[in-house]
Amino acid sequence: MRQEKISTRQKLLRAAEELAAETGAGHLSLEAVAARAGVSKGGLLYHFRSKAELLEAMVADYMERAAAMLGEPGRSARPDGVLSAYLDIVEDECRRHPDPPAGLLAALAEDPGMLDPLRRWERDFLARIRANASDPALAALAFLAMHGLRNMRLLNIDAVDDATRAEVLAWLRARLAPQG
Amino acid sequence: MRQEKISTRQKLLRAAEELAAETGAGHLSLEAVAARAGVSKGGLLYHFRSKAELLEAMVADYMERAAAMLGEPGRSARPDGVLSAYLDIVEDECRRHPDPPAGLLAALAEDPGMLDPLRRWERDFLARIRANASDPALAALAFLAMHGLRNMRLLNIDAVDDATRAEVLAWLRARLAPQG
DNA sequence: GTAAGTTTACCGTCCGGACGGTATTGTCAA
DNA sequence: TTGACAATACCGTCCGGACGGTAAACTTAC
Repeated sequence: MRQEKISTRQKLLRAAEELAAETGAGHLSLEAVAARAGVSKGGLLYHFRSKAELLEAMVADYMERAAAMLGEPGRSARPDGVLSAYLDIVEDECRRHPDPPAGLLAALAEDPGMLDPLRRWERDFLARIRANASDPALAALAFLAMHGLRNMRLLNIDAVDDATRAEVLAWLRARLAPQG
Repeated sequence: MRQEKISTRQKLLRAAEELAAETGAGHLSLEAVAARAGVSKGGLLYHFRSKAELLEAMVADYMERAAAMLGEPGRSARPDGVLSAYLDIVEDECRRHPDPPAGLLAALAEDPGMLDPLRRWERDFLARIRANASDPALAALAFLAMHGLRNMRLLNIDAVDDATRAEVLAWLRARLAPQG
């Protein structure tokens, strides 16, 4: 039944993500992922025909979640709207998921080329932000700072605490077009 | 002879760095590193008693190079001096080494805990920057943006081109204390 | 001659993936 | 409606290669 199928796939993706975070991105094994998801290795390989396919799915999953968060608002039309939405999303992400997006790391460890879709996406996204920005230089700066925050998560560095993060975000928001 | 010993060690570290970039951080094998450095695997294991030790050395090497670049200037005393030096360093790094610091990735893939020294260092460094800054919020923002640039290198994302990077750096420098 | 540096040979383990099976569900002609 | 025949979802085993690490012998340099 279609419902079940999706659920198993999702369980595998989640299990892989968790294991990557726990055992180190480079030690992700199919057996371990299958075991944690409560499936046999054969079962895993039914859903993902190879390890590469699993990792690609993890990257795609990550991008879909990001795109979904960005999709909703009608804000994007207003000046600085895209950037402002991005600030909200990253803030939310930092608060709700303090643990690193280990799927990206696992994919990167396996094959750097696997992040190509993400690279293209980031490139286009910065273009969108700048096209819609009141101050392009400030927009690029903010984009980079958000990547800095995400880098903190990726490498699990805790240099920037909650208060400092809030300070930075407030500083940026104060300089965007009003109601952007 | 002492000279030789250091040189072999260095060759191994360089070989490891290159291979990590080429074959993917998760596929770094001792045999391959040894071969590229022109040594046998046993030879490698004489200098680094285990793979973990090699990777730790790569992280340490990375940090030493970074610290060395930051060490020189008497600038650090002036307001915004530390931050200003940091901007110069990251700019220089982006220009001279466009390829990712794959050693960090390899260490991260093997064991996330291996980056702990780096984490401590970043934490202290941000504190130093802010203690010496004319505007702490701006300082944190700049710190994050620099990490954003380094993140672009780490993940090999080319979203921010040379011109945009220069624009951002100019924007920041214009807002620091004069002659910082 | 001895210690640092390096080699060669080897071991054990882990892991990706192939493969052959099973059970449940769906489809459809007679 | 029912029996034949798939298709879907999953299981368990096995193999071969890759890889980390050990051990012992060899080679300089002093």
